[in-house]
Order: sequence, then C-alpha cells, then structure tokens
Amino acid sequence: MIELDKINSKILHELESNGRISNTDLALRVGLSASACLRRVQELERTGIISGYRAKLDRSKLGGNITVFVMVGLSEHLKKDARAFEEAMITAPQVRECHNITGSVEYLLRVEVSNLSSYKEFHAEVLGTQSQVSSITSYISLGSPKDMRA
Amino acid sequence: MIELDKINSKILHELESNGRISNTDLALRVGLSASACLRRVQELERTGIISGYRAKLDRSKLGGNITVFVMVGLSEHLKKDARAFEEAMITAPQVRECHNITGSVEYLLRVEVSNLSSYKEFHAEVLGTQSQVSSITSYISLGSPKDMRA
DNA sequence: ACTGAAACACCCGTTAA
DNA sequence: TTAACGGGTGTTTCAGT
Repeated sequence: MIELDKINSKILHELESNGRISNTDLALRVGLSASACLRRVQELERTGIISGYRAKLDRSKLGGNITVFVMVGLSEHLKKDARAFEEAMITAPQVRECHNITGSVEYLLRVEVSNLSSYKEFHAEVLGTQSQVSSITSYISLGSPKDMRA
Repeated sequence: MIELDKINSKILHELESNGRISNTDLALRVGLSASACLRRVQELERTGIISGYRAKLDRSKLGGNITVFVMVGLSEHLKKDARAFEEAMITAPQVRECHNITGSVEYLLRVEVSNLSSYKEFHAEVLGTQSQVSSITSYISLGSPKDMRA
C-alpha cells in the first residue's frame, strides 16, 4: 500500500483516461517538467501501481455480444494446478476476466462470445480440456442494468 | 458490425495487451511497414473500434480496495420488484456492475469497497433493506489473473 | 541540453475492379 | 483509370540520459 501525493493522483487520473498521452503533454497537464514527470510515471510502473496499458475496444462493433459468467471449481488445490488453469484462461481470447474468489468454487470468469454455439465450443474446448476442473456453472447475462467498468 | 482481416485482428490483439507499444514495434509484430500499420491503427480509431487507451491500475496498492462478487436471488419475480431492486443497485455507489443473469439466482453484482467493514455496511444497509431479496451469496475476490475490462 | 528514435505527413508503386 | 493498399522518405516531436 502506497501513499500518493496530489501530483501522482493527477498523473494516474490522466493516464486512466488517456493511456497514450505523451510524457510531454502529461507533464504540462500535471504541472511538472518532462523529466520529473517521466521519473514519476516510471516509478508508478516499477511499483506496479500502473500494471499496464491497453486499448479499449468497442466489442459491439466486433460481434462479441453474449456475455456469460462462469463459476469454475478445481478438484486439485495445488499451486501448479491453479497456475495451469490461470494460464489457460489468460490464453483463451473468449475469457475477458478471470477472478480468483473465496467460497465454494475457486474462479469466476467473464466470457464474451458472439453466439451460443461459440460458447458451447469454449465450454468443450477450453474448459473441457482442463483436467483439474471439477465443476462448471454458467450464468448467461440477460442484460446489465448497471455497468460502470472503468 | 465491421469485418476484420487477419492483420487488423492481430493489431487489436497486440494493442489490447499492450496499449503503449510503439507503432514501429507493432508494425514488426503484425508484419507490416510502419506507415501501413499506422494507417490501419488510425482507421480503427476513427471508426471507433478502438475507443481509447487507458492505464491499468492496481487498486489493491492504493488503499485496500476490495472487490466482492455477489449473487442475489429475489423472492418475487414480478417486474416491479426487479425494477425496484435494479433502481437500488443503480443508486448505490458501491455497486460497479449489476447483471441480470439466468440460473438459480437473478443478479450478479460487482461491488467495490475499501474494506470489509464497508462491505458489511453495504450488505446490511443496501441489500438488507430490499424486502424482495431472498438470497445473498458473497464471493470476495482474491485477485484477478486476467482482467481485460473495457 | 543533447541524441537517437519514433510519429506523422507525404509521395510513389502495385494490384484489382 | 482510379480506388485501395503497402512501402519508403523527410521533417517534427518525443523519450531517455
């Protein structure tokens, strides 16, 4: 847990809304010289507060319109089994989120596919090939009254 | 809905995992010249398929932000009860996402709070005051091996 | 402040309708 | 022949020291 001053908060706020802003522009906006600003950004990256950058895509323009939440239980609770499962989820493009959770099952996935047969394929080819998976429960999203994803 | 060729898919895939890759490196990875690659990226931005770029922040390092997924079942399945519940979720600032799902329960929530006592308060004051709520199951997030939220 | 590298605008060559 | 697309070049701007 790290303490942030006002300038670092501003830096994070700017980078959150525009991850491709140039260091020069960012420095202007937060009121620092370019070099001082760069040092802060690199420090934030080094400490992992900024854990990466990514493009935000509009998936409704790409045909990925069905969202399914999947609860996954593992039969083995060894670290290597968990790692293997996580690796498979990271690799699978249909998996948008993979959360390790407390409770009766180990993982909650958010899966996005273009239609139900694609989901069936994901179910069989991705989840079905993981030997350590002991339970799968799928919840198809019927809509999202609220969605404030960052 | 827009048709993507193989190269554009590759570009999107790269930018999704590394939104700050240089155009030069991106061009190398997708097998184009820098200028051709830049044209494609700008076209993707112009058409809105790429709707922005953002830094991914690790909120756990910024003051103990806790994410809880909550499955909520309703006792009444009337439209007005569902509406009332959804209204309450929209109003509650702790609720980041509220999804209506198929299956044994009606809703899946993503709740973000600063600590467990805040969650307890949410549980009691927000969920506990909704008379139509018949079941609440909380899953605390222990971490997210993958999180590609848009 | 300085240097190498990247972004960007511009022009040319090729191909296919 | 012209529209679409990839490649190359020069100038401006940036990142990093």
